[in-house]
This record gives sequence, structure tokens and C-alpha cells, in this order.
Amino acid sequence: MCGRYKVTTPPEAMRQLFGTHGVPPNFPPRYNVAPTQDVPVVFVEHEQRVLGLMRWGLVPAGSESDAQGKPRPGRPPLINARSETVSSAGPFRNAYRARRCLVPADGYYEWDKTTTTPHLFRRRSGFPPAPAGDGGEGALFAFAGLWEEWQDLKRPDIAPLRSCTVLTTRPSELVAPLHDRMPVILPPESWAVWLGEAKADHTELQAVLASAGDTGFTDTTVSKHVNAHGNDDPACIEPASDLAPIPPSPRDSGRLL
DNA sequence: CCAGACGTTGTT
DNA sequence: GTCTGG
DNA sequence: CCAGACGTTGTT
DNA sequence: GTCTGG
Repeated sequence: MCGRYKVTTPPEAMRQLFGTHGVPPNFPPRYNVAPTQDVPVVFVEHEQRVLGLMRWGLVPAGSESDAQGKPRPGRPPLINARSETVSSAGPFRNAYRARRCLVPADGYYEWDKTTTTPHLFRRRSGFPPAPAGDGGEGALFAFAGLWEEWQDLKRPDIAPLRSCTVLTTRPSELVAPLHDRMPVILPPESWAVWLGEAKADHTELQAVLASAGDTGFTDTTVSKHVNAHGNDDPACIEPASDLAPIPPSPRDSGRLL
């Protein structure tokens, strides 16, 4: 499901849309964000909503490191967590209770597995509510995420690593043809509860996860340029062809299957 | 997620 | 095929 | 008690 | 870290 995305919205615009405190970090327009890279994350620290950078791929507390200090040697990075089991799943349980976050994005990619043809999913214009009304084509949205802090016990002199993961759920009608999972996209009215700013019990958090959907999203087949993670430029979102665009489905409800 | 590498001994 | 790297 | 696993996606 | 298995 969600193993590559884009976030080209400037940090100052993210700061405004999420209402975060403090100076936002420098972050260039990213057309091709890949696992293990640092990404912008909205989370609550000292009771304030802040925008910071964290490594994408959650490293559970207590993880081992290799001789080079890399965490979880030989194991895949935890870039996703299943929303259905996240409250009890070992590495995520703690983070689910205390360290929920939002991962800002303005598009994400899914591949047709048989041809490795990439598809770009993003908001289309004319479909409020965006964070501030109709944000237009490619407007910012938020993945539901969790974050964790990991201290390499072999190197107590090195600062702890903050890392994050993106929750997944059943696909919408729009995504189902490509994959049986999709990222959890939270509407603005769910942000405060998910971040823990409004008190919420487990039932309310489940309701927030159930509010996920992709109403107003569109699917564009794009160039294979994006397949190589080293390519990180506007060519990544070039439509693959003018001859076979994916028509928007008027019946698409944005609800999950 | 996809792309790309996938090995050794020894010397610098 | 399988593992690593980004 | 300690040791060991803990996860995802995808593919089969 | 936390949970399970022995």
C-alpha cells in the first residue's frame, strides 16, 4: 500500500494549515518520499501542536542496532501499521496510546503490480472540506500516524531517533482496483482527537479511524520516472499518457469497502 | 514502495 | 530468488 | 524467572 | 518497551 508519497507543500503553508507552534523545519518540495527518509510530522509536545521531521519507518523502543548503528538490521522498516490491530500489536501498542501523529502529504503512489505502473492519488479541486475550504488540486491532507523514540543502547551519546509509521485500512472504491490496503486519511475534524488534544477513549479513537476516507480524491497514471526513488522532481507526477486517463467516477463515495 | 545488488582477501 | 537501501 | 518475539506488504 | 511461551 503506502510505500511512497509526495509532499511539495511549503513548510510555512503546512504550519498554517495545521496550526502548529514554533518555526517549521526546512523541507524541500518532495515528489518522491521513500521509506527511511526524514518526513514532516505533526504531533503534540509539551501540550503544543508542532511540526517536526522524523524518520519514516517506526523503530520500536528496545530495538537492537548493528555495528553501524542501524536499527533492526535485516528487518523491513515499519512504514505501515494495520489500523485494525494497532491498539494491541506489540511494537505499536504504546505509541497508539501516547504518540499519535499526523503525516502531511499532498499525494501518494500505488503501483499496478503486474506492470509496475505507478498511480498518483491526490485531492482534486472543488471538493471541500479541505483544511481551509477547497484547497484545489493537490491540496494538503493528513495520514494518521504513530511515532516512537528509540535510543541506541550501544551509543548512549547519540541523540534518540524519532520515527513514524502510517496507518493502513481497507481500500476505497478508487484504490481497490490496485490494492487491498490504503493509508488512513483523516479529515480535519478528526485531527484534534487523533493528536490527543481532545480527551478520547479507545471507542472514540476507533470512531476517528472509521472517519477515514478519500472523498474528492482522484487517480492519475503517472510516468515510471517515480519508480526510482532517486528521482525526486516534477517529472514524477507527469501523466503517463493523454490517451488513457482514469476517468473520475461520479459514483465514488469515498467510503471504504 | 521499487531498484539494485547479490563476493572475497587484503591493503591503503 | 532474496536482501538492502532509500 | 528469562528468552524471544514483536510488523508490514505481497506473493504463494 | 511489552507480551507470550516455557
